[in-house]
Amino acid sequence: MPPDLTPRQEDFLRYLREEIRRAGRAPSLRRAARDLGISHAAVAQLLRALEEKGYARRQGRYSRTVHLLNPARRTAGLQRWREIPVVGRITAGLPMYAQQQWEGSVVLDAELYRGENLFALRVRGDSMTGAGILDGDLAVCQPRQYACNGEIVVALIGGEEATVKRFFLGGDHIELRPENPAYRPVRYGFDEILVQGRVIGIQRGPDVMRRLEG
Amino acid sequence: MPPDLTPRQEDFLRYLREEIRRAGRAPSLRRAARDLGISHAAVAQLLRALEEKGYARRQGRYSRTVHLLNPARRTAGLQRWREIPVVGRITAGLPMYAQQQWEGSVVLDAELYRGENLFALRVRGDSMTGAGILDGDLAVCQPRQYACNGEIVVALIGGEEATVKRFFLGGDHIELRPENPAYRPVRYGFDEILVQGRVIGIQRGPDVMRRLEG
DNA sequence: CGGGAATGTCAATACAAATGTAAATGCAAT
DNA sequence: ATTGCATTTACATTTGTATTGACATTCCCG
Repeated sequence: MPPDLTPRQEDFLRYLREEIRRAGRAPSLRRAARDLGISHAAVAQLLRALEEKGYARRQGRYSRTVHLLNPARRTAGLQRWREIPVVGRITAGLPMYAQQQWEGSVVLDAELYRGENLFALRVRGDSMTGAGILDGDLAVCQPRQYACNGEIVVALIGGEEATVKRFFLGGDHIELRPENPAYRPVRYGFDEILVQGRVIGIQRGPDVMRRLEG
Repeated sequence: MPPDLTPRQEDFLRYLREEIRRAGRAPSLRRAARDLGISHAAVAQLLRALEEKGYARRQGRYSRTVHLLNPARRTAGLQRWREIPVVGRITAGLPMYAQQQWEGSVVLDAELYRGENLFALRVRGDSMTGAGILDGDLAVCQPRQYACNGEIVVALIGGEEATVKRFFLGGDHIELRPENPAYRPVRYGFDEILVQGRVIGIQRGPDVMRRLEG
């Protein structure tokens, strides 16, 4: 994605969209200037910014027609793939994207995994084998600070290393349930658990498969 | 390669690469500082260290653009991703790549999956849940006409639909072993089984994960 | 067609916020 | 002691956004 818009530019883009939809074409610089309470030259600058960032296009030098490029079009042919970071440890500090430990990145099928800001986590231990999640698997996660009953989440227990478990909310506690008879569910107080994300996919590479054959 | 970098600097370099690839350009010092949980001046020092050691270059004195120069980049010229076909049915006719049934394709991380002519197969049934392979998973396969004991393979049983099982060779038979106590191993004559490939990876998407949450 | 009104462009300028630089300093490990 | 890595603080530069005014182009109506 091209460099993102500043808040101001986003406002302006929103305004432009609205006007074009309403009137069929873009307003003049001075008209827009009146609407927005700024000067016409400022509008011209904003418009140029949008143009440089690929959100709009104009014809000739003095043309008064503006085309907005829709975001899907902007990427010129949807990417078939995407890359997300593999975080090693997720320290307790929020927000999520602070203090991350970069372990690298992994490429995913973009049509399979939607959503913003996905990240991946290397699964340690065999507490979730019952749900088909093995030691060494890569868990693809969608960042979230809450969870619903039964969802498989990655959570921080008291600021420790992150773990993957099934989530259940009780009246006065949170229960994290492993998916392996060798382990037992554990209950925690609300202040002991920090949900970091929901597991929406699993990637198992040749290394893990090879170990299975051991 | 010459790791004349300290571990810290290597971390930072890795972080830089990820960010540049993700956002198209280097983050600001203070943004990086937030991400890494250190002060902006510390980032500037790290950056200067990388510059002095020849891993990065910047333009002017106050420029915000950073170029990474070290060719040690794993993915320098190489594609970071690859696309392989998802075959629906594998017909008995050999060679493998004739007469396939195209169900689409899937994108994989090229650094994770090596090898030529990989293909993927949608797993049906729950006979392999014990090995962490669930109904609906995508099995990434390496084409092979043979197999070793204990390997998880995709095989054709008497020209029927392909199945995924663990492979064992007996003196006078082939045993295909499910990984689920509800099923039993089955023995076949040599002429009843056609090994089509070895499973080297698993892809589980949001759809399957969602079903897990019931 | 011609001319005025509306519109787009450019240049100089201002200011705040974000960003990069530098200096002084502390601490731990070699 | 030196080096790597961190801090804090002060300062310089760039960028985004705004201004104003002069000028060029286009549109439209008489």
